[in-house]
Amino acid sequence: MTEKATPSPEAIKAWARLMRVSRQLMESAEEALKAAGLPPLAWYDVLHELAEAGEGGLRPFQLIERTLFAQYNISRLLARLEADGLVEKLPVADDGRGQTIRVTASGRETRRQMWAVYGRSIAELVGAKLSADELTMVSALLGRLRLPPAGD
Amino acid sequence: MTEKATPSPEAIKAWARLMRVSRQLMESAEEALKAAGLPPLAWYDVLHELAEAGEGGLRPFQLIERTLFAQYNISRLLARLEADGLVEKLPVADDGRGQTIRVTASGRETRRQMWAVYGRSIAELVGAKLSADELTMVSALLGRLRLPPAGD
DNA sequence: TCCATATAGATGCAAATGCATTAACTTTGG
DNA sequence: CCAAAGTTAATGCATTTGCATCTATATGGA
Repeated sequence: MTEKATPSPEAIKAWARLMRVSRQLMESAEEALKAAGLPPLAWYDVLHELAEAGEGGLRPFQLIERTLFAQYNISRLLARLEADGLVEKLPVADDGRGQTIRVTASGRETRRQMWAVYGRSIAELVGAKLSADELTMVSALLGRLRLPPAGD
Repeated sequence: MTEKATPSPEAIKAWARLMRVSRQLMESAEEALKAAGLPPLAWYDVLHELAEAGEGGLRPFQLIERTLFAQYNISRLLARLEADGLVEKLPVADDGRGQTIRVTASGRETRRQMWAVYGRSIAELVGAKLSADELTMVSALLGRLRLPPAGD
């Protein structure tokens, strides 16, 4: 009953801003990486998760949970990363279907190089535009827009 | 000199939230459209701009400015829209290169149907989560992150 | 134990995207 | 008036995405 079919003007505006700004910023960061001859952002996301996971690595399905990429997307992304020597696939003992993905030294190095560029983009695109308090407020507000884990 | 190479933790968090939430919400809205048997969001953006432009229509390059799509992207999207009878391409009198794109009655109807679903998504995904004041605050903060028109 | 069902990950094929280039004009400057 | 440069839009080709399906293994009952 509290469901509204038509959004308020404030909601429409916030939505439009969110979509437009996030796209602009993403493209801007992507551009900076490309200009530096580095791989796209998607690679960073995966390398980042794997780096955080450490020696134990992660199963592909865990990467899917963490990154929100589609299953086939991860599957192929990992194939590319492996072909580039940035990750390695290890068989997993107690589950013959699966594999464990671990970042290689080369993968860590690539991530480091990407962060030098990506981090600068973040600093310039958001860090330089809003105060720490404002950034915290943005995070808090956006946090309330997150979707519940799964509507299944 | 005021350039920071490394972003603050607040900036990183805000960035991460922005990217993740915008992607989630976008996908959610996209999903709702697909479930209703309607075309993707990109089509809505174009139909919306054209509907606002009225009888005069818009030139493709104007659509590019307004929607931020790449040139080749618009070119092909318009081809698809035309094939579906949602827009029509008219030669433009004073410039033999160009064309004017005008939305058809069918295009307006499709946009209307899409808005029924899309608007509901916006209402549920953001309108129901934050107050009007909070939404206004989000818009204002995000507004400060917009990129200057063109760094060319 | 054996079968039905579920889960992990890969893949064939169609559609969409990105990139570079091209074709068809317009505009500008001499 | 003409040549050079700029603009508008389309397109060939490679890469990526999306969808559905498929293979292989695991699990949970009868």
